[in-house]
Amino acid sequence: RGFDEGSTKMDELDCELWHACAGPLTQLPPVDSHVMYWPQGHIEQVVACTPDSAGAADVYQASKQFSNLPAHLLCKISKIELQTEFTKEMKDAPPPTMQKNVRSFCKTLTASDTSTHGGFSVPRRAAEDCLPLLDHSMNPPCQELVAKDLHGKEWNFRHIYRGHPRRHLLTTGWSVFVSQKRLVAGDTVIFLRGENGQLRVGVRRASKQLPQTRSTHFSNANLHLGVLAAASHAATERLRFSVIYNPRTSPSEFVIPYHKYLKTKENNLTVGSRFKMKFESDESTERRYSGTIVEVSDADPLKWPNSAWRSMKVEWDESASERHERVSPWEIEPFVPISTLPTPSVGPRPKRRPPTFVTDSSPQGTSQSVL
Amino acid sequence: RGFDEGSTKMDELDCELWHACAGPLTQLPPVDSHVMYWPQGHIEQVVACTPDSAGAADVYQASKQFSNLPAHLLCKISKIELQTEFTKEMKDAPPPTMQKNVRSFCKTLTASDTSTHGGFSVPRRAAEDCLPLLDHSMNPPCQELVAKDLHGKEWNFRHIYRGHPRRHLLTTGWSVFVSQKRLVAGDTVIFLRGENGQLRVGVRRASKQLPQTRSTHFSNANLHLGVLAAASHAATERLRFSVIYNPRTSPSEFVIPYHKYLKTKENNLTVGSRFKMKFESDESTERRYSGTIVEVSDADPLKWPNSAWRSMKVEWDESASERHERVSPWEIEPFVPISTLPTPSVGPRPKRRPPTFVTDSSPQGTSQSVL
DNA sequence: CTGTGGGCAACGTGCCGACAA
DNA sequence: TTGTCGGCACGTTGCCCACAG
Repeated sequence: RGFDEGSTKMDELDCELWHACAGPLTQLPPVDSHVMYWPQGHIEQVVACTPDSAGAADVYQASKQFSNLPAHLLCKISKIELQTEFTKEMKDAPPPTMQKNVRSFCKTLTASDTSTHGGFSVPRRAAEDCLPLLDHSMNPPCQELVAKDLHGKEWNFRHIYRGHPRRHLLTTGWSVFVSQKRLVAGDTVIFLRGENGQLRVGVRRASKQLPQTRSTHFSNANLHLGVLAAASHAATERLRFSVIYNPRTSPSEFVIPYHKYLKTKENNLTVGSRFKMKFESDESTERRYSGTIVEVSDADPLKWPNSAWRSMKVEWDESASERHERVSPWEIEPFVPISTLPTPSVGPRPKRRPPTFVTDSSPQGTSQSVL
Repeated sequence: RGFDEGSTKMDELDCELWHACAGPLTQLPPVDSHVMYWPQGHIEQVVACTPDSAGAADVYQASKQFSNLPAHLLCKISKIELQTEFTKEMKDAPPPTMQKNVRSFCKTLTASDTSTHGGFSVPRRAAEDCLPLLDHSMNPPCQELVAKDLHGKEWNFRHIYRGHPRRHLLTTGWSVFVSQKRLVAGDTVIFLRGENGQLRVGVRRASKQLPQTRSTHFSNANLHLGVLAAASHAATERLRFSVIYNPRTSPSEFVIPYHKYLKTKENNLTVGSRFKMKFESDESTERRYSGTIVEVSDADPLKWPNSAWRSMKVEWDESASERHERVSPWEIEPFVPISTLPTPSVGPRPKRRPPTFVTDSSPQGTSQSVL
C-alpha cells in the first residue's frame, strides 16, 4: 500500500544500487567520452521488448527512406540518466565518484526464501557486514528495517536473530516484498547500506525474461522507424539525440566506447581464431566462455551491408541459450591459453551495472545537457 | 492456470465480444471505405500510453524532417484486424454480417461483486436470458459454466440458484477471475452466449485508466517519430501502412470515415454555435452532453497549422474530466432543441465497439490484404 | 552455517442465509 | 429484486523450532 510517490533525486547510494541491480557486466561510458552507436543493435533491443507482431514487409519498405543512415554513428556522450522501469521521473546520475563506504550483499533466493511458508534467511556474514547491529541484550535480538528500492518505495522488514543454531532472518514484511516484486527462486536480492546507515533493496532477475509487459499499443513498424528517424536526423543535422538502453533486456550493448571499438582492430580476429567472452554468473560475478570464429560476414546483408554488428559467426565450446550464434568484434577477447598466462589477469576492478539507462549522445557534436 | 495457448481464429461470437468490450461508441469503418487519417491524433494516442518523459525539444527538432506530411491523409481501408492486448496472434475480423442470435448482458460490478467475501450476483433477467437453463429438479439448482475471453482463455464458474428470496450467483471460480483480471467495483463484465450455446466473458474497465503498463523501453521521440515516418513514407509513396487504434485508451478517434468528415462542413458550426456530443454512459449505453463553441483555431499552430484536428475550443454546460477543452468538428453534432425535434431520432442501430483494432490503410491506394 | 520441513496459531477466503433497500 | 452483512468452516500464511547436509 501507499503510492510510489514523488521520487526524489537519485543520490549516490541509489546510483550504487542501480549498478548492483544491472549486474556485473554493465559499464557506462563517461560523459564527454566518444562512443559508437549502432542503430541495428538499438532495433534489436526494441524487437526484444515487443511481441513479434506482423508487418515485417511494411517495415522493410518504409525503412528505405533512411538508407542514408550508416551502420554506426560516432557520438559524444552529453548526458547519462539512470532510469528505473515504470517511473515517470528521471533521476540524474551523479558524476562518477570514488566508491564511498558502502556495504552490500547479494543473495540468490532459495526455494525456502520465496515460499509462502517462511521468511528470508540472511547469510551470517551479510547480516553482520551490512545490516544495522542488533541489540544483543534483547531475547531474541530483533529490529525493524526500512529499505528503499530504486523507485523510492520503502519496504519494511522485521530482522530477528533466533533459532538453534542462531541465524539471521527477515520475517514480517518479507513475503509482501516477494509477491509484489514477483520474485522466484533463482532471482537475486541486493541490500546496500550507506555511510549514514540508509538501507536500499534491489532485485536482479535470474533470466533475461521477457519484459512482463509487452505492449501492443505500438506497431513494430512504428518503433522500428522511430529509431531510424531519430538517428538519421541526428546524423545529418549533427544534433543531440537520446537513446534508451536497457542492460537487462537488450540482447547486446549498442553504445560502445570508441576506444574499445578501435582496439578490436588490433586483435586480428579471423575465421578460425579462438576467443573468449564474458557472461554474467551467480552473485555479481562474471565468467568467461570460449569459442571459435567460423565465419565473418554481414548479419543483415540487405539492410546493413558491411556492418561490423554481429559480423562474426561463432561456435561455442559449450553451448547454452544465452550465447548467441553471432557476436560483434568488441564483445570478444582473443584467447590466451592458461599455460602461457603470466598471472590470472582479472583486469581493472570490475565495475557494476543496472536496469535502464538513458543517454543523450550527440554525433560528433556538442555536449549540452538536456532537460 | 494454464497458458494462453494458440488462440484460434476469431469467430463471430468473439467479434461480438470484442465490440461489446470496446463499448457503445466504437464503430469501425468497413473495408474498402475511405477514411481520413490524422497523424496528430495518432500521436495523442501514443502519448496517452507513455510516461511523460522528457525530450520534448528533441522531438520537435527531429519531427521537422517530416514537415512535408499533411495534417490528414485520405486513405482507403484495406484490412481490419481485431486485436486484444498482450496477444501475439492477431485475429481476423470476419466480414461484417447481420447480428446472429447472440444473447448478452453487461453488469457494472458492485463492491460485493469484487470483494473477497463472496461471489457475483447475476441479475435475474440476465441469468434467464443469457445463461444456460438450470435443472430445477436439483436442490439447489446449480451447474458449471465455462466461458472464453478474448484471449481464448477459459474461465470456470459455478452457477447456483439459492437463498431466500432465490437469486442467481456465480460462486467458485469468480474470485480468481476478479483477481486475475484485476477488476474493481465500477468495472463492467460482459457475458455472451451464441446460438450453439458457447459462452464468452469480457471486461470493460470503468475509467479510461492508464494502461497498467507504461513502458519506459522506448523514448517519446522514438514513438513520435515512428508515427510520422510511417505516415510520411506511405503518403509520398502511396503505399499501404498500418495503424493501431486503441478505442479505450486513445483520447479521440483518429481514423474518421470520409463521409463523416465531409458532412461536418454542412453543419456550419462556428463560434457561438451550440452543439452536443456523445459520451459513453453506464451499461453499454451512450448519452449526449451539450456545450458551446468559443473559439476556432489551430490546436498546435507550430507543428500542425491549419489542421481541423481539435480546431474547436468549447465550453461544456456541465464540466467533467473526460470532456476535452478542444474537440474536432466531426465529433460533435449541431444542437437541435428538443421542442423542435420531430421524433427522438436515435439514428441507425448503434453498432458496438472493442479493445484494440488494427487497420491497414492505403493512402488513396490499393486495398490488398497483408499478412 | 543455512536449507527444508513439522507444528501450530492467526488470518483470509469463500459459501451460506438473513435482512432491508 | 439484489446489495451488504453476520455466521462459520476450511485452507493458507507465517512464526517458531528441530534436524541434517
